Amino acid sequence: MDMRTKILDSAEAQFAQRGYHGVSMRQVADGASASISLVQYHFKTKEALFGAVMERRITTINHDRLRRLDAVEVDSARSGSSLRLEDVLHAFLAPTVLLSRDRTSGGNYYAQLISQVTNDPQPHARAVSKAYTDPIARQTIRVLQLALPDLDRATLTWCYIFAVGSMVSAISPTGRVRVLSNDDCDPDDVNTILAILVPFLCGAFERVNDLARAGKLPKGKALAAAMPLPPAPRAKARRKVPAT
Amino acid sequence: MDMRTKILDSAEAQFAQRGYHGVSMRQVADGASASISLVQYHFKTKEALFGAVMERRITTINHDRLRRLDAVEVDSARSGSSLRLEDVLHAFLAPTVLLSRDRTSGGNYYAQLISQVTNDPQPHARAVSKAYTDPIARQTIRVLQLALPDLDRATLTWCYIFAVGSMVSAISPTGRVRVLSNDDCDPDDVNTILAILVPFLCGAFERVNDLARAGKLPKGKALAAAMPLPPAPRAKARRKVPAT
DNA sequence: GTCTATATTTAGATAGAC
DNA sequence: GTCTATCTAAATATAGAC
Repeated sequence: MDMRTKILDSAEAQFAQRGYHGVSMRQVADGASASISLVQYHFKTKEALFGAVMERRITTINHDRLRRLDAVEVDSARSGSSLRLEDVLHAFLAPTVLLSRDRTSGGNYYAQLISQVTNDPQPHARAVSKAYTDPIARQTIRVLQLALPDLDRATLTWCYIFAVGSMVSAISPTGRVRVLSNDDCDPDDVNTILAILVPFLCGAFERVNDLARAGKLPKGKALAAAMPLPPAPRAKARRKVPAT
Repeated sequence: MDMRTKILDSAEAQFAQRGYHGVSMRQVADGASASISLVQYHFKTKEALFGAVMERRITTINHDRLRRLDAVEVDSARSGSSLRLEDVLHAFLAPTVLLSRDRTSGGNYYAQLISQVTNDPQPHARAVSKAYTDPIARQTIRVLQLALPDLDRATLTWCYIFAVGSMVSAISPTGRVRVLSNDDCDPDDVNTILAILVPFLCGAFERVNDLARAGKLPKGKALAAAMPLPPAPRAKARRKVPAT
C-alpha cells in the first residue's frame, strides 16, 4: 500500500475519533509510520488533509445515493405511479446508515466524520459541507419535492435539515441509545435503525406536508406570540434533576 | 463581575465556537483578561472547566423543561384527557430552541455546545452527557411513553435519539439551511423552526407508534435481508456530483 | 485570588539531504 | 517520495511572589 493511502487511513481513523482539532499532524504521521514532512508533502496543510479524507469516502457514498435515488425515480416512472416518499428516504438514508457500522471498509469512520461536519460551524467543516454534501443535498431535496408537492422550498429545506440531524444522531457511536434504553437498543443493529428511522422520517415529512396543504403552517414570523410560555406550575412535587 | 464568572463566559463563548480541542486555556484566559494560572486555579483542568461551563447553563434549561413537562402532565390530568404528544414535544423542544438564538443571555452559546456534545464520542462530551443530559432525557422518554403507549422502550429510545438529532440540527448555526434554501430560510427565526419541527416530530413519533400497534415494526434483527440493494440502473443520464 | 516567571511538551511548518 | 533536523509558536502545567 502506498504511503499516501496509509496517511489518509491514519488521518481518517484519528479525525473520526478525536475530531479535527483533537488530532495533530504528528499523530497522523505516526499512525502511518511516516514522517510529518511526508504528510505535509502530500497534503500541504491540515485543512487540506481533512478535505482529502472526506473526499475519498464521500464520492463512493454519493454515487450509491444517486444510484438509489435514480432507481426510485425510474421505478415510479415505469409503474406510472407517483414517487413513494418512503423509497426516497430509504435511498437517502441507507448508504450512510449501512456503512456506518462497517469496520472492514472504514465506513464506520466516515459516519463519525459526517457527524462532526454536519453541525460544526467552523471553516474546515463548512468547506467540506459546501464541496461534498451540499450538491447531494440539493439533489435529494429536489426528489423529495416530487413526493411532497405541498411543501414550499423553505419548509422542505428545514425538514431536510431535521432529517439529516436524525440520521447523524442515529449513527453517532456515542453509546447513548444503549445507556438510555438500559441495554434494550443495539447501536450496531443498522437494520433495526433503518426499520425505525425510515418510517419515523416518513411520518414526519408527511405530517408537515399535510399541514401545509391544509394551510396550517404559518409562514414567516406570523406566529411570534402564538406559543406563550406556560406559567410555572406548582401542582406536583418538584422533580429533581441531578446538578452534578 | 467576579473573575470566575468572566472566565466561564470566555470559555463558554470560545468552546461554543471552536469546540473543546479548538480552544486553549490561554485563549480562555485572554478572553477574560486573566492569566492562565488563574484559570487553572479556579478549574484545575481543561475538562473540568468544560464541565463547569456546561453545568452552569444546563441547570436553567432543565428546570425550564421540567416545568413545561409538568405543566403538560398537570393539564392533561386536570382536563381528564390523555396527554397530547404535541405538547410533550413542545415542552421538550421549546426551551432549547428558543434560547438558541438569544445572544443577550448567552443561550446561543449553549445551543452550540449542546450540538457538539450530542454526537461526540469523546470522554469530555460523554461525561457531560451522562451528568447533565441523560437524566432529563430519561424523564422526557418517560413522559413520551405516556403519549405513545404502543412503543416498546427500545423503539421509543431510538425515536428520542432521532428527535434530539433533529433539534440539534435545527439550532446549529452552520448557515446550511440558508444556503440549501437559496435564502428562503432564516436560521434565526426560532418561531418558524418550532412551528415546523414540532409537527415534524409529532408525525414521526405517531407514525412509528402506529406501525408498532399494527405489529409492522420488526423487532430485533428480523429484517436483515428485507431491503436488498437495488441493481444499478442505467435508465437515465448519470447525474454529476462535483468531485471537488 | 491573582499575578509573573518558567518548565516541559507539543503544535504546524520549512530546509535540505538522499 | 521520503527522510532528519530544526524553527517558531503554542500548548498545559507548576512554583512562588504578592
